[in-house]
Amino acid sequence: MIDYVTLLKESGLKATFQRTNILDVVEKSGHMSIEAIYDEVSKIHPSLSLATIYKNIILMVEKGVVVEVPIAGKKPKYELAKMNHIHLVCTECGDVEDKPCAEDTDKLFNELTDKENFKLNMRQVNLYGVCSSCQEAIAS
Amino acid sequence: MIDYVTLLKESGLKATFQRTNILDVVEKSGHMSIEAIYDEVSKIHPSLSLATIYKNIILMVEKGVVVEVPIAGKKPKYELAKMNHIHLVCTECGDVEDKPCAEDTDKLFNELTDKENFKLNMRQVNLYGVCSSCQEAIAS
DNA sequence: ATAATTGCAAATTTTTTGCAGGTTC
DNA sequence: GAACCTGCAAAAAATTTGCAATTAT
Repeated sequence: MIDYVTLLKESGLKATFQRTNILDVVEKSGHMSIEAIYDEVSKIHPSLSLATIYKNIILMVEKGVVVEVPIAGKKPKYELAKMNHIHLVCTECGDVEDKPCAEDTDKLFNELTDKENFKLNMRQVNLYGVCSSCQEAIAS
Repeated sequence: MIDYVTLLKESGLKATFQRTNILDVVEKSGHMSIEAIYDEVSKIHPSLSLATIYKNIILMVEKGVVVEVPIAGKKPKYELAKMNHIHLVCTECGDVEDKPCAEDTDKLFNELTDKENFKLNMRQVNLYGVCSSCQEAIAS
């Protein structure tokens, strides 16, 4: 398990029970909406306030600990900051899966933005479709 | 100018003044938020209701006439349905610019999803950074 | 003529804020 | 002990809904 206490402190945030637990459930699930985080952390900490989730997600996104993953037609989800990757978004079950980003793609993006004189800071790739298990479920 | 009346009718929607004007301003600007569309169309049609924008955007997204462009940390914007392309999102001024999507990138995405047995329907690539004019503005 | 669409107002949902009490460092 | 953080409740913002009047086909 990642050391969230250290991660938070290095980011200039106090390591509260709420924060380490948010990071923990997000890490386990991969990608979660605000509501889902609230529901999950509430199980361990029933007095949790939704406002606390909002405040902390906003803070942790600012500090770069967490990244917002915007999704067409849905509420955004949040993930831990990690290496460049691609999101496979299933439009049936709503699940998001990470795939490593091919180096070639990265290079193309860099070339493109260099040519435009655009200072590239972050890339987000969402591929929308139907995951294999939902395809099976639909077929049957 | 594109024939929005035909486009709407082919999509099974009545060609109202509100709808053709929404499509018109979105096409001109490229990418607009709900509020921006409302502000812009209101200039030509002051009695316009915000609820009408919501209802129509939802409908036109369903019909595939318009596409939602989700953007990290912002409200989503909307664009006319068009060929695969990449979004350069300026985090300073909020502007979104389209760039043609390299065929190579497309091929990589297809290979990746084929391997996963993921039925790919739509791709969205957002590259976040600072556009050249904002870089200049910051430098000076 | 019919069915769809609009605009309004109200309802609902989502997000933000202020602040008193509690926690971390 | 000081600064930061939480949870609550209230406020604000964003979105959705129901419905009577209007409009497109």
